[in-house]
Amino acid sequence: MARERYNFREAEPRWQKAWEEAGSFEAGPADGRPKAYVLEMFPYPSGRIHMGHVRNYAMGDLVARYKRARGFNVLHPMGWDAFGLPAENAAMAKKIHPGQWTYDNIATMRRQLKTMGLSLDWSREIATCHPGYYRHQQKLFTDFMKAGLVDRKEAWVNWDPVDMTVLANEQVVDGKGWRSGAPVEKKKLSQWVFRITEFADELTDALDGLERWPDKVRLMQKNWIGRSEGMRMRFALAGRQDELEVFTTRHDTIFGASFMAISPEHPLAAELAADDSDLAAFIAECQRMGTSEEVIERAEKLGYDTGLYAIHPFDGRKLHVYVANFVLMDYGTGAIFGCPAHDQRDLDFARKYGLAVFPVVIPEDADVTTFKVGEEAYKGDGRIGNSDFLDGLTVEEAKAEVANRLEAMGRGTRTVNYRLRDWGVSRQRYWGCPIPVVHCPSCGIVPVPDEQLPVELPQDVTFERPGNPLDHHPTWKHVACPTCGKDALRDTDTLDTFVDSSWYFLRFCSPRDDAPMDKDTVGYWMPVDQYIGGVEHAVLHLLYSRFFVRGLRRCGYLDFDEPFAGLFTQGMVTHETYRGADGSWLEPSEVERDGDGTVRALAGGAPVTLGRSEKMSKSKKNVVDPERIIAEYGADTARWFMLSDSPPERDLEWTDAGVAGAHRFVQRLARMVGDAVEDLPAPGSPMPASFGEAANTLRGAVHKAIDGVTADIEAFHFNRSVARIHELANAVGGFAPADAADRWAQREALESLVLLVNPMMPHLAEEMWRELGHGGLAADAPWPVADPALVVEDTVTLGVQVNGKMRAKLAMARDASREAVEAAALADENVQRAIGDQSVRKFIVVPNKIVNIVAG
RNA sequence: GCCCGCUUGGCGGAACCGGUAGACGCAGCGGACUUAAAAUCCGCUUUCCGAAAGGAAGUGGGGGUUCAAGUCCCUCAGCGGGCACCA
Repeated sequence: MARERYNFREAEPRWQKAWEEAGSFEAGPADGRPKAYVLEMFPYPSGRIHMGHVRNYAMGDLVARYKRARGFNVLHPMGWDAFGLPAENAAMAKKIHPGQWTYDNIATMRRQLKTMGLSLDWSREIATCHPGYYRHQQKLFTDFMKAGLVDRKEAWVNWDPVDMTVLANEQVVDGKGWRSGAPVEKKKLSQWVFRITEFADELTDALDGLERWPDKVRLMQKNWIGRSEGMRMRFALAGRQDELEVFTTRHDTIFGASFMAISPEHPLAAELAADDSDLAAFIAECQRMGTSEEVIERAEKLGYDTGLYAIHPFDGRKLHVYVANFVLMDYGTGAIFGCPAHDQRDLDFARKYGLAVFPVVIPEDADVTTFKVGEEAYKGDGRIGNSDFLDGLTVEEAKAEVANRLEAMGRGTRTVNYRLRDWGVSRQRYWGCPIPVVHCPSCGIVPVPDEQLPVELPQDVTFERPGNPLDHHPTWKHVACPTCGKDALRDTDTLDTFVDSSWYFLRFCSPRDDAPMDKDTVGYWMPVDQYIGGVEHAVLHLLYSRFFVRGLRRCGYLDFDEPFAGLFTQGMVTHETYRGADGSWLEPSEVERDGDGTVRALAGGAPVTLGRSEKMSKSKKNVVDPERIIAEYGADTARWFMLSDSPPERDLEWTDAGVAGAHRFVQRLARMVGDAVEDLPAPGSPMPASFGEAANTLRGAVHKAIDGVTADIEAFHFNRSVARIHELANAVGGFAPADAADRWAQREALESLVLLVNPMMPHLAEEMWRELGHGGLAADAPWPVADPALVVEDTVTLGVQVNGKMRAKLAMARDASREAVEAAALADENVQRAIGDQSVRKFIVVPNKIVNIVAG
C-alpha cells in the first residue's frame, strides 16, 4: 500500500480507547434530554462477524451517533442471542461444551465488533445463555403461567427428525426445518404453548398504528395471522345423535354444497375407522404423505366415502361425508362443506369422484340458466342464483341472510378464525433456557417457585446419544416437588430460543436489576425508537416480541403494547459467485478478471462461470471476511462502503472496486483537511462581515449539504447522504481561498464536512476534528445547523418547453414575475425557432421550475 | 395458485407533491505531474446524426390521462419476496 496521509491502523484503536475512557456512549438516567433507544438485532454468536453484521451495525451506529449529536439521550446496547442448536452441534462435532463454544465465540465477536468503532454501551452487555439472564426469563414464564398465557397441549407437532426437536409453525419453511433443512414430520406430543392466538385480533389491529414500520412487514404479519370472518355451522348427521361442525367463509354458497369432508385426523374419522379397516388404511396413507411442498404440489385430492350423510340445513338434501386428504385438522374445525362450483379444491375433488356441481354465484354478465363451471371454479363476485330464498341477493347480503337464519335455528354462529396457531415453545434440547416446571405424581404440574430460580443447566452433559441430553442426565431431573416434597421430575425441555429474543430489548434498560425489569426504567426507554435488522425476522421474532410485550403488560411489568416504534429492515450483502469447469464453487480470491471481462481461475487460468450476485454464504464460497477488510482498509472504509451507493433496504453488492473507492475517499478527506489547516483562522473565530462570490458559493454548498444530509438521514436514505457528502467534498476541494473571509468559509466548510461524516466514519472524523484544532471529541460535538438563508438559491435555472419538449434553459432571479419569465422565454432564439410560425395558445409557468409554451 | 414489491446508461444508483432524466459513486477514455509506474489532480463519458450549433430517440413492452409521465391509470412480460390444500 502506498504511503498514506491518514494512518487508520494507528488512529482507529486510539480513538476507540479515547471513547471508552471518556465513557462517551454509556447511557445515563433520564436527564431532561429527549431519549432515543436505537437497537440493532443482536447477533447469534456463530463464531465470527459477517458482512451482514457490518452493514446492520454501520446503519445502527449512524443513527445512534446522529441522534446523540442532535441532543438525544441515546441508549445503544449490544448483547448475544446465545442459546441455540449450533452450540450443541459444535459440541458433538468438536467435543467441546456448548457453553465453552458459545463464550469463546462471544469473545471473538466482541473483539471484532470493537474494531468497528461502534458507539455502543458495552456496560449493558448481556448474553441470553447466562443464568443472570435466563433466571428472569424463567420467572416471566411462571408469571405467564399464572396469567393464563401458557397452556400444555397434546398436539400434532412439527418434528424435525435431524435436530430431534419440535418446531413452531413459523420455523417450518417449505415443509422443512428452518435450520436442518430436513423434511418435517408430524408427531403427537405434549408440549408447552404460549397463547399468542388470544392476541390475534390485537396483533392485527395494532399493525395499522405502526406507522414507522415497512408496509411489507406489516402485511406479512397480517397475512400470517390470517384473520378471516365466517361462521361455524352444525350439520345434523343421518342416523346419529351428534352433529358435524364446519367452518366456512362462504356461507352464501350453502345451496351449492354437494358433499362434506373431514380431515383424516378428525375424531369422527378415527371413530369410524375403528370399525372400517379400509378407512383406517386410508387414514394411515394420508398420514404417511408429508406436508412438504413437493408432496402437496403433486398430491391428488383423495377421499374416502364414509357412508355417513349430513343433512343440508335448508333443503334437507343428504350430503355424503368423505374423509379427504386436503382438509386440515388444525384450521377451523377440521371439517368443511364442499361447494365445487366456487372452490377449486372442492371442484377437483368433485370431478374426481363424480359429484354434482351447482353454480350458485352468477357473474353479473351471465345468465342463471346457462352459467356453467368447467375446470375452473368461479371465485368472483355476482348475484346468488339456484338458491331458494337467497336468489337475487349479493354475496354479502346472502352471507348475512344465511348467518341470521342459521343463528335463529341454533345451527350456527358467526365467528372469526385465524391462521395463526398458538406458539409451541418446548424444545427437546440442552442448550436453552430450562422450563421452570416440575411434574409431580400427586400435585401435577407445579411451577418452580421464585426463590428456587434459576433452574440452572447442568454442566456435565454428554452428546453421545441422540435425543435430549437433559433427559439423559442421571440426576438433574430428579427433584423434590416444591409443593409436597415428594419425588418429582423436572420438565426436561428447554424454551424455544425465540423466547430469549422476545424481551432482551427490555432487559437492556436495566441489565443488572434483580427483577426481570424495572417498570420506571423500561417506561423511560421503551419503546425502541429505531430497530434495525433483516427482513427474515418479519414474522418470527417481531411477532413473538409484540406478543410478549402484551403478555408482560398483562402481568403488570409494563404499560405499553408495542416494543418497536420504528423498524427498518435492511437488505442483504451479496457477492458474485464463481464456478469452475467441474461445477465446484470458487472463492473471490481464487479468480481474476481479464481486461475483456472474462473470469479465470487464478490457478491454471481455466475459464470460470460467472454466477449472479447472491447472499454471501459459505456454501457458495462468495464470502468476504470483514476482519480482513478492516485490517486492510480500516473500519471507516468498510462502514462508508456499506452506506454508499445502495439504498439501505435493498441488497448491496460487495465489490473490491467499491471498497477501494471508499478508501480513496477516506484518504482524500484527510488530505483536504491536512492541506488546508495551516492557513485557517482559529476555531471559533468571528464570522467576517462579508464574503466574496466564491466564498458565498461555497457557503451555499455547505448549508445545502447540511440541510440535505440531515433530511436524508432522517428518511433512511443513507446512500443519498453519502452522495451529498461527496458533492460537498468536491466543492471544498475545488475552492482556492484568496483572503481571510475565504479562509473562514473554508474552515466552516471543513468543519461541517467533518461533522456530517462523523456518524459514518467516526475515527476519521475525530482525527480531522483534532487536526482542525478542537480539544474535545467530535463524538460530543453538536450536529451542524443549516442557515435557511443560505439554503435557497437566489438565481434559478428554469427549463423552457415548447409543446412539452425541452428547448432552452433560462437563468432567472428566484421568484421572478410571470411576465419577466414569459418575456425571457420568448426572447430565446431556440424557443422562437421551435414555435416557428405557430401561434402561442397557452403559457404555463411553474414558478422556479419550468415553463411550457403550447403552440399550434 | 394467492398476496406484495421491483424493472432507469457498461455497473450501483439519483430524480421531493406529475415539472430540466441520468445527481453521486464505480468502471472506461483523454490529459497534467513523473525517467517510469503507482498515487494525485483536471477533463470527457445515455444512444444515434452532426465539425459545431443543434436535432432525433430514450426510464421492461403495449395502451391511456395530462400543457407536461420514470412518477398517475389499464394491460402484458421478466425478476425477486411472502404464504401455500387456510375452506
